[in-house]
Amino acid sequence: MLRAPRGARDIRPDEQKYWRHVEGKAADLARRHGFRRLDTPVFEDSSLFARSVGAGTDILDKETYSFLDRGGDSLTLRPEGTAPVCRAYMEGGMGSLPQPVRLYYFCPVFRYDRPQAGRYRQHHQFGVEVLGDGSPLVDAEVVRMAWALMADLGLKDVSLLVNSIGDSQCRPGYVRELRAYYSERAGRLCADCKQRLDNNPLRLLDCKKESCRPMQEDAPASSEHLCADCREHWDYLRRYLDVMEIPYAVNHRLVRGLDYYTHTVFEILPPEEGAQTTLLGGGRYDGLMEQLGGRPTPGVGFATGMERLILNVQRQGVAVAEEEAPRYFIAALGDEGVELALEIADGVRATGAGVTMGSRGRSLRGQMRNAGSLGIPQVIIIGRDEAAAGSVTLRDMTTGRQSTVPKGEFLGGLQPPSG
RNA sequence: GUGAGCGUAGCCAAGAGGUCUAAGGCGCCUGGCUGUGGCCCAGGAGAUCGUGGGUUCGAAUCCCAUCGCUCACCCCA
Repeated sequence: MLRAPRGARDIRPDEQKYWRHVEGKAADLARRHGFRRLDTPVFEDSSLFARSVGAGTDILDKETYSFLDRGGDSLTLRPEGTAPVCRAYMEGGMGSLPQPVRLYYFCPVFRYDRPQAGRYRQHHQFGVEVLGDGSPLVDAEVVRMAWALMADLGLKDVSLLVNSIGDSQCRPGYVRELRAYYSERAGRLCADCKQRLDNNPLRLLDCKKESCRPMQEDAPASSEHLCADCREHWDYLRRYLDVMEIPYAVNHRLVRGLDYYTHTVFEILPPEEGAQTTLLGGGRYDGLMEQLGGRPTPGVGFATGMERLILNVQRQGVAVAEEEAPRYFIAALGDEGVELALEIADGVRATGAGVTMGSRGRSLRGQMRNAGSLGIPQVIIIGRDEAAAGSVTLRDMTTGRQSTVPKGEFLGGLQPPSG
């Protein structure tokens, strides 16, 4: 039996309503904030991610799908959405558009992980990015969007964590202090954290090992070692969030897994405990564009996992709009009946209504059953009598009432397409 | 990448070495109603018991491997 590759899955008709719910709310949210959609390729030149995500991160070192194409170019299946957006911004000359440029995207992303519920090798992200404005006002706008998305989706009891990790001015000093703090306690660190002390000291702060936890409480906090600019940025952000009455918690252990973040980082968590729970993550990345070889351009954004949003929408029993069944089902009998059915179906579809054709050769009873189980409200019956007379029998499946009318009258009585 | 649990038709599942050419329910198809759905009744299709190997006279059932899913770790959306 052939199956989808490990960690990849089909999105079947029955679950499409959840996808439409999330996509619809997200796209509308973006529209209401003045964001425009950008689609980028599923694969990129491998060097794009090497320069953005950063060597030393798990995402780049052990989770990318990279391959040589037939021309010998090294390509990588997109493991995240921000770097491609920045690349497209530069390549598309968006730096000469009115600034800032507000963009959003829906895209599949690929990471070679060990799959679990809510964690896939191919998953889908919705993300937004604001490029070309370094002010804390846009940080606040992006955080607001993230928070509003949860409400729009109907998700309850999610929590918002916010932190500032400084910039190239103050971070080196902070990291030195953090390293010093942990070096004194190196003996008590777990094996992973001993590694982190060398390659990624910020990650020491979110180690989940019991033995490492006590040390995190007293570790120096980045938000208390900010330079003047960062301090001001951080203060403004919190002030704006307060004005908008967005309930956030400052968490000094919040750091993000990608190297390019500066200033603001934030995350939204669902109520349930568990491993792969992060619903949404984002932050500011003022150095990224330069790292990619472009002009210095500030940026801020977030990305959220569609599968995880949907998982939570389902767990919380949020009511989502049902997919609408076609309005009509045509049950035809005999060659003449089928031919008239084709004509009627054309006419009905031209008005914008949906029509499902019954199966040729199936008994009327079988076709009626079919219509009933598909939940179609109106059945157009075309048998020998109707075909001979050029008429149709219309049966309302909810009331059980039916009547026979000439086909011209039936088609003429349909509502014309709107819009 | 590490550790653990699970794996019987599209779905839910009975089954614990011979009575399994694998029960039952949902769903699907057909008929009872030669042109009328939903309820009821009858019949039918659909499973190499995840896959491969082994133990045994005999394996869905025991063992090993492998694949997949789930949980924890790791990582992150």
